[in-house]
Amino acid sequence: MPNTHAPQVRLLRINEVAAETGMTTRRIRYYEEVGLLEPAARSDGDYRLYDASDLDRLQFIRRLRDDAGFSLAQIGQLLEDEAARERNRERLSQTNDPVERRVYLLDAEERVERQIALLEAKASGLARMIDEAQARLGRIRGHLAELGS
Amino acid sequence: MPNTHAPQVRLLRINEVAAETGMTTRRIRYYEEVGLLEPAARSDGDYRLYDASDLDRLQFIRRLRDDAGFSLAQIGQLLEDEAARERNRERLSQTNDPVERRVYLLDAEERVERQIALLEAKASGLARMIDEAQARLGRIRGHLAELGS
DNA sequence: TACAACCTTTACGTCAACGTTAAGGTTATG
DNA sequence: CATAACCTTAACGTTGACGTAAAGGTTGTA
Repeated sequence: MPNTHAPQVRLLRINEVAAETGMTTRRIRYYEEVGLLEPAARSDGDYRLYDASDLDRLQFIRRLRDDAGFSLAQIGQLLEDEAARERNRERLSQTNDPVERRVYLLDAEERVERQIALLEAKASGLARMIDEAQARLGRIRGHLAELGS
Repeated sequence: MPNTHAPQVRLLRINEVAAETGMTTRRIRYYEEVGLLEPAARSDGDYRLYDASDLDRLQFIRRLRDDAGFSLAQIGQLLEDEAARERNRERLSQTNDPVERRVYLLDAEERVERQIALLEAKASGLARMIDEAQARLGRIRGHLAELGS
C-alpha cells in the first residue's frame, strides 16, 4: 500500500522557480494574479509551492509571449483552465470509467486544435513577411548583378 | 525637359492615411514621434503630407507588430533609417555613378538580410511550438483510440 | 469672406505588464 | 531560540503604446 499522505515529489518555492525559469518572483506572482498559473500547493505558512508541471506551464507561457507575441489575456484564453482540467484528467485516469475519460479527452483535443490553429495563423503571417523580405533581397541582388561583378 | 517644381503625385493628409490603413491619426503621429515614419512633406500650413511609400511603410510596421509581435523599438531597429536611405538611393539611381550605387545596394542587402534572420528566428520558435502542440494532439488522439471507436 | 471640416501642438489620461519599496510573518540552521 | 534568509500581501511607481480633450491655425467651398 503506497503512502497517500506525504508528498513524494519535491516542491519548489517561488525563488527557486524564478531561478529555474529566469523570471522574477514578481512576475510569477503577477501571472497568478491574472489567472495564468496557480501554484500546486501552499505551505503551512502560506508559501507558494510549485511542481514540475507548473514549471512547464511557465515556460510555455514565456514562449507564447516571446516567440508568438501573444498578450497575457490571449495566453489566458489559449490555456484556459488547462491546469485544473489536467488535474481532473489525472484523477479520471485513475478511475477507469471510459465514458468520462472520453469526454475529457475530446475536450482536450478541441482545445489543442484551437491552439494549433492560432499558432499557424501567426506562422503564416510571418512566412508571408519572410517571403516578401526575400523578394526584396532578390531585387537588390539583381541590381547589384547589373552593376557587374 | 521634365517638370522639376510641381509634385506630380497625389499626397495624402493624415485623415486619408488613417482611412486607408485603418489606423488612427494619433497612432500615425505617435509613430512619427518615436521615429518610425516621417511624412514625405508638409503643406504651407504645416499639414503632414504622405506619399505611397509612407503607406507601404505603415502597413509594414503594422505587420511587424501584429504578425511578428515586435515592439515599436524593435521595429525601429529593423527599419532603421530605411526611408531616408531609400530616398538617397533614388537620387543615386538618377546619378549613374556605379561605385556609389554599389555602396548603397550592399548596405541595403545587409539590412534586409538582418531582417530575414530576425523573422526566421521568430518563425522557427513558432514552428517548434506548433510541433509540440501537434505532438500533444497526437497523444490525445492515441488515448482516444485506446478507448475504442 | 465666412464657415465647416480638417489640421496643428500640448498635455493629461489609460491600460497592460510588470518593478519597487514597505511592513510584517515563516523556515532552516547554529 | 535567535537570527538570517526567505516569504507574504498591499500599495504605489514606471514604461510602452496609444486615447482623449483643449486651444487655436489652415483649407476649400458657398
